[in-house]
Amino acid sequence: MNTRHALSQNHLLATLPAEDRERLLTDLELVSMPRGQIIFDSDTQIRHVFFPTTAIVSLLYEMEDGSLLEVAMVGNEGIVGISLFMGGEATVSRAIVQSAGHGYRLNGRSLKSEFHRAGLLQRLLLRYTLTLMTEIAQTLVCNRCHSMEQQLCRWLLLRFDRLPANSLLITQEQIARLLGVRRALISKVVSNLRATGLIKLDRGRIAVLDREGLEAKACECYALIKDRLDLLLPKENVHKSAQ
Amino acid sequence: MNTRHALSQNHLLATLPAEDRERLLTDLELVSMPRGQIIFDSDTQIRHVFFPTTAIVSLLYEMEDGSLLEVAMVGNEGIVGISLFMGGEATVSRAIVQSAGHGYRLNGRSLKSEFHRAGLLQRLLLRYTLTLMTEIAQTLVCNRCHSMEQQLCRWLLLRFDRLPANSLLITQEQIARLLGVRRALISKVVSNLRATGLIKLDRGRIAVLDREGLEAKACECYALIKDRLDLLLPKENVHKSAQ
DNA sequence: AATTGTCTGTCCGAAAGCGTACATAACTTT
DNA sequence: AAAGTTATGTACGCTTTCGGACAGACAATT
Repeated sequence: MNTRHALSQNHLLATLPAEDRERLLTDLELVSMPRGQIIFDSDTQIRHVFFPTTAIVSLLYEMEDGSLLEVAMVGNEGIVGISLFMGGEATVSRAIVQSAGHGYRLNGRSLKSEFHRAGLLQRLLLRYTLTLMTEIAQTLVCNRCHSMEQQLCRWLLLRFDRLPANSLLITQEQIARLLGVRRALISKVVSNLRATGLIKLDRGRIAVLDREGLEAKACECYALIKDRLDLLLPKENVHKSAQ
Repeated sequence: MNTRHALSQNHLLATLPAEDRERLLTDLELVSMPRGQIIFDSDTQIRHVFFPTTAIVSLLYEMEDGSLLEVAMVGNEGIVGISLFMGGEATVSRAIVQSAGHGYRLNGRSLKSEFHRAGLLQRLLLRYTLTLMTEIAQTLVCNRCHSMEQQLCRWLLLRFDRLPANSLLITQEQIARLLGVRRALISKVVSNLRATGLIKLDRGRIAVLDREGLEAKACECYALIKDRLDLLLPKENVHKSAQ
């Protein structure tokens, strides 16, 4: 029962009709996802997929100098490991837990078999993949056209959207690494945001004070991505399946 | 017969086993794709997909100021209109023919019905989509880390890979617009490349003189994307189905 | 031959971000 | 309490790119 309730914390699982979820139930394991956990590495076979509930996972690309840049994040709106059903034997990207929490783990065989039933889960997974792609593409053009302040606001908002709390445990150094810029730049931008009263800083913790202010400073990319994510789920189903 | 031969110019169609291709044959129309043709616009229902043979199509995102930035290109290695089978009612992106040529048009219903047979075409399309996503993500991090010269070399090489000829009809102004930078910057970079003897310029036409030189100047992103595209196709099948 | 439009090369000051470095503050360990 | 570690703020000169502008070269038209 408890399990049943928690399943719905992941939007994809929540949207499944009861019968579909029933089939997966025995194979879905609630697991803790500690910060830094490597969900999958590049060029390795993926054995499980993860449906985060409270955890946030970064999808990262490695550069020639070894640094890891974030291309997208996955929280309770999605699934980690799409290449499993998209037919990539292995991925270029890595997935690492950025914000500790929980999620449901499902072995690859079960996912594939459910995927090939061609039911609602398949439709959901394909639509999610398309949404993820849109998010990456939007981030691409955002990088080109918008200031670091705008980009950071977008990034923060996307994080907070996926977090139960309104404070984020991360250092400026880590943000800089994920975004592929220098820490000094993040420090400057983040200090500005604090000075304007939009956020609060506290040694490795960032909290929102004025969400609307943040949205106003962010570029339109945030709204575009968010709209896309909201469109992903057929609204009627979310509640129906939540109980 | 002629048709049969031309079908194989698109790698996805070429890879299909004869029986699958047979089913689609009557619905596949060879069409001319003139430069500037809008394959699909944003927020509109997609009615057809296109398998380019000699044409190159840009996938574009519109910015708030109305400019259109390229997030990826599709040539004979792919298909234009993935959101049709990925379940997006409409896309954020637009698709416009950048390099005139030909391609095969397939109506959405046929594609969907073949997709839902869950045969090789479905596998191919899903893998292609994953590859496209990888290409976008790689471009994202490339934008962040690499110089304009490296990026332009990558871009040129990706274009030439998809072209039958080794010369490209495009002005520096148009390149700048696609990449989201000023024309003056493209002019500078491109002049350098010409001075080094890597390319030849001629008022709206760019030709490669030294491909290896270009590859050497490009960042590793080019090789990564290219490897990914090559991996897409099961090699054995390409020849088998070409005749 | 003259005119007009397009494509290209270049220049300027301004802005954003890099690379590096250093200092302070806070927390942790001893 | 002292020492070490981590997180942060900030400063300096440098490079890349922006934004805007201008002029020359070529092409098409008349």
